[in-house]
Amino acid sequence: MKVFSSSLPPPFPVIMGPTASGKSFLALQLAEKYDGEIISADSMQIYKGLDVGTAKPTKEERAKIPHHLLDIIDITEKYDVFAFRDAAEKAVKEIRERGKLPVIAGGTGLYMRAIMYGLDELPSSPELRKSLDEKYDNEEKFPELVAIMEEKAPADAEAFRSHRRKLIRAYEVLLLTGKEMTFLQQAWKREPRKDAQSFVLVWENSVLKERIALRCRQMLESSWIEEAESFIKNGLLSSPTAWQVLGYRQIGQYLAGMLKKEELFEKISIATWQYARRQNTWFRTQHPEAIRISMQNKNSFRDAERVVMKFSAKE
RNA sequence: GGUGGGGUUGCAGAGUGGCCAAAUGCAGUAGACUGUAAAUCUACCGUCCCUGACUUCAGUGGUUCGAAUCCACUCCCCACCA
Repeated sequence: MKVFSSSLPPPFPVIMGPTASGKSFLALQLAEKYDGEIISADSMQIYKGLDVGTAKPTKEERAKIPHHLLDIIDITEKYDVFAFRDAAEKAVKEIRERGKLPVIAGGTGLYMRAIMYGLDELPSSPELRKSLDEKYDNEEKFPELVAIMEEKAPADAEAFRSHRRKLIRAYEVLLLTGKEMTFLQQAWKREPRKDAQSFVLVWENSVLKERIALRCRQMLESSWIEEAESFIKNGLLSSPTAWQVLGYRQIGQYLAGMLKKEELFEKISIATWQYARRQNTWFRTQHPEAIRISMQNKNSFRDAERVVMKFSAKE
């Protein structure tokens, strides 16, 4: 059966879902069966060496199926959505040129939206931004920026007054374009791309919570603590962007004797759960284009695979 | 058995006569999100017929116009002494 017009390439699947929802597993199954390659859309798995803590696909899995955008930068480097978008689009193009099926899987909402809806080009100036960060990215001076913005860009000031980073970026954009961020945002695109179909893996809260707890336990019992110790020694917690990874900070507290092992487990499970909920909110509200696949247990993966293939690439 | 300190809304923990449905933190729930996003931020968070009403601060009974706050007894917890 032919579902798609021959002039268009079949849509490739984009799998999203909260942590521990089984995205990677599903992506792997799909890639194996349909001659695909996987593109990871994960803001932390891009870092070299953060393996256990980010539940990165194993060496074996990666040997079986090519994975892209894993281990591409060092924790000392900065990364952002635009860099991701460019890298991901390039990977999609190359995989297609090889005649293979791109399968995107990941949990970083913003990155997912960048793929499905694109990003709107806004000017940026690393030098300007750097100086603005140095000046205003602290408790004491930030109020001055708020005052400036209230004067020059009241709508932005209102929208971002409690988001330091966002207000600084808004100021950067204001200086570069003379326009308010909130004004520019009105013109941003809202249509999802046509050459991909996105899916969200949806688990019932209680079940997902259990999966998360189980996985946190396993991660802590394997070599996560050692991994964290060595990365913390190498400055992970004061790195430009990688410091934001979940869990490593808590392990640092444990290593410093501030937490008992069980408390560490509790803290990490809770933080991971909170993260999963934010992800679910994102996918629910930011991705109306996505097909929601309800998951009950391990058997659901078979059904999920069927759903994905029905709506995306043809067999 | 004796002495002292306690029992507060899921947890921790303020509050010692009215401004208390009760600070604050945590957890929980909903939401926001375009160059740091596994981050950051917002709202709600006793019950209800929800711009007001009702039931709460171990229990019972008092004092008082009025109590989580004062008194008495009861039950429980902790510390120390025996």
